[in-house]
Amino acid sequence: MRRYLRSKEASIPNPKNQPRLPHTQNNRHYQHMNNQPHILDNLVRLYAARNQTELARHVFDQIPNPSVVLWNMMIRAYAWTGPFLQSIHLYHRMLQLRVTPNNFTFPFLLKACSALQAIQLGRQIHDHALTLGLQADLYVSTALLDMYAKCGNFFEARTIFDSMSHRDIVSWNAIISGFSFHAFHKQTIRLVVQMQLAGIAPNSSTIVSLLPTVGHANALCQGKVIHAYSVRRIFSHDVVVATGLLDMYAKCHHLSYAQKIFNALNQKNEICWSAMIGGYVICDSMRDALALYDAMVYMHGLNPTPVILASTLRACAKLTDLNKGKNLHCHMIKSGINSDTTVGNSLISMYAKCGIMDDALGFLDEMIIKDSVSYSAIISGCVQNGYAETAVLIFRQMQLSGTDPDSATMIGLLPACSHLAALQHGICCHGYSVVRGFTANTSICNAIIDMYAKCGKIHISRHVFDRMNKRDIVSWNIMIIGYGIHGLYVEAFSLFHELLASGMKPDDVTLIAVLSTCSHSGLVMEGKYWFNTMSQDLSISPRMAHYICMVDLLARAGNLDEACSFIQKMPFEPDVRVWSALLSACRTRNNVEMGEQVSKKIQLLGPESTGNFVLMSNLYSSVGRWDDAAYIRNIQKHQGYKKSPGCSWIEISGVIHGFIGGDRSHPQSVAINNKLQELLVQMKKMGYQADSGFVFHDVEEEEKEQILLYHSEKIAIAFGILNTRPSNPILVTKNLRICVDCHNAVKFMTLITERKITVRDASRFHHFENGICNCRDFW
DNA sequence: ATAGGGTTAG
Repeated sequence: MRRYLRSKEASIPNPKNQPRLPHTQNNRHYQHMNNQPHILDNLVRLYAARNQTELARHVFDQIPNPSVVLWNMMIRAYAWTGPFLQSIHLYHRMLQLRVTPNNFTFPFLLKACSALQAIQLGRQIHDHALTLGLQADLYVSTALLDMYAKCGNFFEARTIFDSMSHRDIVSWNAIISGFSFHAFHKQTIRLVVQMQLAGIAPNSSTIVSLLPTVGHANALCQGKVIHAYSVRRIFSHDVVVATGLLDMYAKCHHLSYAQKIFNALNQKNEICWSAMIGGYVICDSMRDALALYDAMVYMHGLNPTPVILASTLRACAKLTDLNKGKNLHCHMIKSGINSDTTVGNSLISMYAKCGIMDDALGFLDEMIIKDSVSYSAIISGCVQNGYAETAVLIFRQMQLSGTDPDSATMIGLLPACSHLAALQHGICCHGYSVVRGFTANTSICNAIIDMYAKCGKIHISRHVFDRMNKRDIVSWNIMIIGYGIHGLYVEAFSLFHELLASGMKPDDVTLIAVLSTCSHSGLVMEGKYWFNTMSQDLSISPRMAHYICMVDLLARAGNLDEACSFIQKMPFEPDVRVWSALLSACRTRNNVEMGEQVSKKIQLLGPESTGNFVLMSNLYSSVGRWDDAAYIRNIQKHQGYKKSPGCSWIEISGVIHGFIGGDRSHPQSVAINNKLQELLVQMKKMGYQADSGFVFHDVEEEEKEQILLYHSEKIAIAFGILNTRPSNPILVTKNLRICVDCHNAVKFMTLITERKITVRDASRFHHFENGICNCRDFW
């Protein structure tokens, strides 16, 4: 596009020969040198040519009755450097002053329209050109078709193109770059072929506008053909063509070619550097990206541009290299680039990926211009770091600020709903996505499916899954995982077999989904079968995560010794998570000896998590070794591990009510207490006995009962009973795993209240009905 | 010619 304007610039008639408008009489100073171009005219020309648009404008404003040529010059300057809207303002002022635009004015105006993606305005300008009888002008019609194509109206662009009596290479390039701009790969290639059939050979502009689509479509072979053509036509030495080729190879993941082109370039400009650094990022070579950045800054003494900073920050984010990221932040501040929205967005994402949400949020506050990307970055950052509630709050801020959420915002927000089991919010996101047409996007549907599954509405998940137009492996994985966490192993396996039959290749996550389904449902045989055959039959080699699933499966099913020998036979060193899976089963099975051994292993490996201390101390309590339990809790305190409080929440008509253990802060606290005591009496009548294993001290039976009665999930359920209709099911979500006592108590509660009660804990759904949980006590 | 945010599991 820019090249095509450049060629036209050369053909602009010399202003000296242009007819001049008569000057106003009242400016003697200007009139004085009437015969020659005035010094002010020359100044405007000089500044405009140097892209010093504001200076040019300053001078221009002092000229009383500028000629069309000068108007054109100013309009072109803005259309080139922006602010684009200024071109349009000047055009309107020109009309007010009854200066008639000529055939050179329109291409510049239309270029501004393309940049602004303002098709309505483009149409008005089109009409104006028609009334001036310029429809046959080659430049004007080329500019018109270019504008329509860039704004996405290919029909109009095509109509103009077809109606042209004469087409030069610029017209061809215009329509080609329009299609290429919108990533219509096949149509673009077809046009290039037609162009050649029409006897016009593609020039370097054609190549340059062609290459981005080729890269985008990963069409390496075509790219090579174009490369060869560029060599034959000796375009390939051109920096612009070479950069395009470099970028194309990088997008096709052909790094070595990209590097060769980069190294062979004699004069590298900043765009080459950014293309190469960006190329490394595309190809997942983050270390190389950072090394090249350092070479550029510290060896070649170049200043990073916003584009380069954005790419390099992305590399830091992927590596979670906080030091380098902070270093870049310093660069931004020093070079005054910290008000650039794009760079700022990358910076937010970098801090979020490194887990420093405070800095990410702080920077968001400082940002002068926040766009949907800024909000999306922060929202997904919050969710990734476990602050789903903050994510929802930020989303409210985003709405108040008038920034329209886009599909990426939804992809960030939907997991927040999943995490919170906030069904009402989730439904809103779903509805909004449908209205905005996002549901054509596979990732959006995937996030929606996951949201319904995690909010307890697994049948709606399946409904969405069945109706989406294109499923990828993630869609299948999410659906299988969904069935798995609901304990619906029959559905999970039937879907898995459907997947195998469909010809789509399962990936490593699919197998994690299958294995964890097995462990949730106690399917030891099936789990072993898929674990043993996955590497041969599906050519997926098991990772640590798969081993964790297997240990979990064996140990939960009670085969503690087998789990132990399985760990010993692992081809790599087991990490803390493997041992934790075993420890947790030791606790469930009250196996103190093995628990102690495992606990020692964990202490050697470190760093540990609080959960393991709690497991071990509970294990001691369950067999009455209160002193040992207390000793473990002391170590935990000394080493600075805080027990994260058990927390449960429930959504009632779109509002989330959260409770921690022993919580008496809710406004309805008195009613909740009464309800709990009432339930306790009824439960005991039916044979309920408090499970002492989870109470740390050797206390009286009654006291135990009362401590256990105020576990957060019980409070949330009581609150749910009080605030929903008697026949309604209840869904409560808990941040940790449900404890044995609550699991037992909820069974009684379903009998007393004749309701379905669902508890989603950290690992799965427990659907309680008629005194039974569908997990069959595997968890 | 180059650039920002994004779905699953462990």
